[in-house]
Amino acid sequence: MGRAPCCDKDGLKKGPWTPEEDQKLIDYIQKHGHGSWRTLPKNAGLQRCGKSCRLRWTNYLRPDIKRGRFSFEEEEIIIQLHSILGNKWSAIAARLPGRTDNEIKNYWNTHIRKRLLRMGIDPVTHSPRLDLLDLSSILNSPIYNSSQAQLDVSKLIGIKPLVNNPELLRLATTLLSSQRENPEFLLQNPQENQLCNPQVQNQFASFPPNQLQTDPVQEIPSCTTSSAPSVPCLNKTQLLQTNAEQFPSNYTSFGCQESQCNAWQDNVMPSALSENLVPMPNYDYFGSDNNQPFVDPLLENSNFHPSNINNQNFGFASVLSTPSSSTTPLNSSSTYINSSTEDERDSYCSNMLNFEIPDILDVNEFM
DNA sequence: AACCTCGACAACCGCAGCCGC
DNA sequence: CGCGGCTGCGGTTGTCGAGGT
Repeated sequence: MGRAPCCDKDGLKKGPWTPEEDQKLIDYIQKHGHGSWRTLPKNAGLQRCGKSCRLRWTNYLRPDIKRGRFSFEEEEIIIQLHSILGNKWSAIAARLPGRTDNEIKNYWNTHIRKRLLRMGIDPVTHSPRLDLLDLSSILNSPIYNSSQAQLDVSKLIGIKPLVNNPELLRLATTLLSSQRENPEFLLQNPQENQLCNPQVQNQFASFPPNQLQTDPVQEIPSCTTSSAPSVPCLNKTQLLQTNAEQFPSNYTSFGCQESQCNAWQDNVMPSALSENLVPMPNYDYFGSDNNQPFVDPLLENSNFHPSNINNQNFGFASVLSTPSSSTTPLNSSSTYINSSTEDERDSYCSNMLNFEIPDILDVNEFM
């Protein structure tokens, strides 16, 4: 298959485009359409190869391109689609009107990928990086050995497909950090140390091994905040109240019922542990002027929709331990609202990974 | 002020696949 | 069916500006 000669011809300019070149390209395409990219530069009077013109147009000059920072909604969609599609940037871009594959790819590599890595999540597989965890610590932990433990951690081993389950990472990270920070933590109230997240339990129980080597779509457990409406835990007011009571501000729960949360909070939650935990704000930033809700027609009627995030209680916390999280005081709860710092996105991302694939999103079309 | 480092993003490179001849 | 042209796509590199020393 012969390769098309491109910019290697003498006299063809490379590098950044000048405003004059941009204008020439725009004028020509507006008048004639791009037609054959190969002949376009000559007809438009540009000393560029067709390929360069095409890239410049599709990635930068196209009038429908949306520029500027990615919104939370867009970021969420990117992460979710990437977990399904992998590096199919063009397919992902097709779900994000106004964004180009190049832009998404760049954003992924410079922002999201790093953030996921920081969170201990493999950006390729979207799985918790268990290699970063000291599994022996988990296996030797009291909660693992306890007869009270309802979590069969041994299933962690060899459960690759559970990988898409951020709860696993949360659990493992929490176990590890809590054990390190406060070895007595899990021993203090063994009767109350049961993991109260039915999702976690159900996931461990409901994934027979033969289901764990299936296609990517099936690998994604139906573990979703939207499917767990009964996990109110704490709202902002409660969090503030908690702070007022000198309770750990950065605390979380395992998605338990409120009464359980409180019991856990009252009896189990160690202050040391809280220092490494990320508070999950109840994000209502979609009311922000800067974040017009994006509605993908394909997703509009599905659970897989950014607006559903409003209905998802993000008090259902992520307990991902991040180095930067410990310095964020929760006292100023408004800090989280309509804000978009990297740290907050760290927390947010952990929930983004917690999703279900709507039926209406026919991922097979990308496969 | 000069230099260095790093992040963000635009642009390029090269491969793969489609399509017409 | 094979070949060559063309386009799309994903990975990589280059450039530039901001911030730090």
